[in-house]
Amino acid sequence: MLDLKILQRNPEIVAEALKKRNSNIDLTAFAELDAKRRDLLLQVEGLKAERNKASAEVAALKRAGQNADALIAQTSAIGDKIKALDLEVASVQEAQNNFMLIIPNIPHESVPVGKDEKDNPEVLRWGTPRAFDFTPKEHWELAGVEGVKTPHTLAGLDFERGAKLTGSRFTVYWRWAARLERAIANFYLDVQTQEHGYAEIIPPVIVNRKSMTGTGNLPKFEEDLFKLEGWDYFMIPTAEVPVTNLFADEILNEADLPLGYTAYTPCFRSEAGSAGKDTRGYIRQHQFSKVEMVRFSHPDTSYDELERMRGHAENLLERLEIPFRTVILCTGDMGFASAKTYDLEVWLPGQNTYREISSCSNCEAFQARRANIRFRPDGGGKPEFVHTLNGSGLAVGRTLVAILENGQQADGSIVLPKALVPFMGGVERIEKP
RNA sequence: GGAGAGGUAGCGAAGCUGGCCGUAACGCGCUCGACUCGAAAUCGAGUUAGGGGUUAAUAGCUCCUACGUGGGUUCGAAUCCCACCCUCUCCGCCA
Repeated sequence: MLDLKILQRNPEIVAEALKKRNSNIDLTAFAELDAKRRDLLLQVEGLKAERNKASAEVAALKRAGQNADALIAQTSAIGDKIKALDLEVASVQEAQNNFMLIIPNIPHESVPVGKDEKDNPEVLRWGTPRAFDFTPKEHWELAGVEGVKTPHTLAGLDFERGAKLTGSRFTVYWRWAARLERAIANFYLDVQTQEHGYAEIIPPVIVNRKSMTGTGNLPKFEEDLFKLEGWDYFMIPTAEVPVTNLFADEILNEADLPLGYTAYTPCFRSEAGSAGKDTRGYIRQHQFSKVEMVRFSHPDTSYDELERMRGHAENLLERLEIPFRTVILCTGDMGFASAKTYDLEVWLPGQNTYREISSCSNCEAFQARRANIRFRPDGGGKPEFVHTLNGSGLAVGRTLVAILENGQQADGSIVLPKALVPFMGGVERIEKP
């Protein structure tokens, strides 16, 4: 949510930001609502002041043992007017609030203006894609379980039985794949907690509407979420939601900032509107797991924090020796709550392309304002909103895919990154069963 | 799921026979000052947030709102009534 003040005083800044994001939200309706709200407040607050004064006089009379019937009769009509006006204020305020909840964040000045992902500038390219003396396979050819159809695969990712148990875009991991997933998660968590300074959290993976609204997933993107029938609860699409909301309605100490938390959780996305995209393999699933980083920062240093967090994500891929590149999302491609986002994309030789594996964003005070997350400045003073940042550190399933495609050998086996071997109980290579 | 108790400031807690009690008693904590070589103890002062009006102002002044949430009764609600949420204790069930 944006600051009400900026919408009131500098709507042109907001309009400019909306234009850069290709949004068609019209701000004139907001200005009208705000004018109406202020007018109503002026009326109702005046009446309330009048009523408070009269009630105090009644109290004074009664305490003095005098009769107050005349004054009471005179005041009784005010109450009805106040009640009617209060209802009107509430309805205007709700409309205004709903409006504010669907306005996206203002992109930071360093974010390039662009239309879609084709306009995302590359800021880093790390590693050299391996030269293959055979045609590299895609991960589902390497690891898929397809029963009698392809008996020579490594039989790790079982898309057919996932579909049987639940539906499309759900997967069963078998044996080495299950262990590799766990190893990747442990590797990430160990580095994040022991070297990058994050505190590990296990949050609920089901959250309420308030938490979803705090991070900006609601009210606008309800169709992207899985909702529990009979409850106003939702499956989290990312650990960003529960972890960012940890300090909702709380006041932190400035001296404690920045705070960093990491959480390994399953993530659930309905993938509404992505029918037909990435239908093959493990790239786009309804359920996947991810190690997430969330940082709470002082407003003055949040862009340093963003660079730091991006560095943490990049460091993980470097240690796994997987080639990747980092791009800045242009204004047309950014997420709703973000002011600036870096995407990390891993090289997938089977697909001959870079694919997103991490997204690191500074949301500035956008989420903090919604969730009411503040800090008290050193030496006292008024609480201010923190800046919240979140980033994947990293997506575990897509890491597994990258390891498969980058580590594949001519005989179909997979050589694992050295950094993971200790987490795999010394196993260095996945062989055919 | 059943029975009971409770939700008031950073924390604890009073108020709950409706009216100088919400910039909230009292205690703790915190900030500043005094005392001290310094500290402790002691003494003094300060210490919720949001919104509206006025304004160049995030300065003053002023008004409104908030006692878990939402409604109701009343001239007036922390206080009375209803619904819901959450916490704790006991019972039941359970990994």
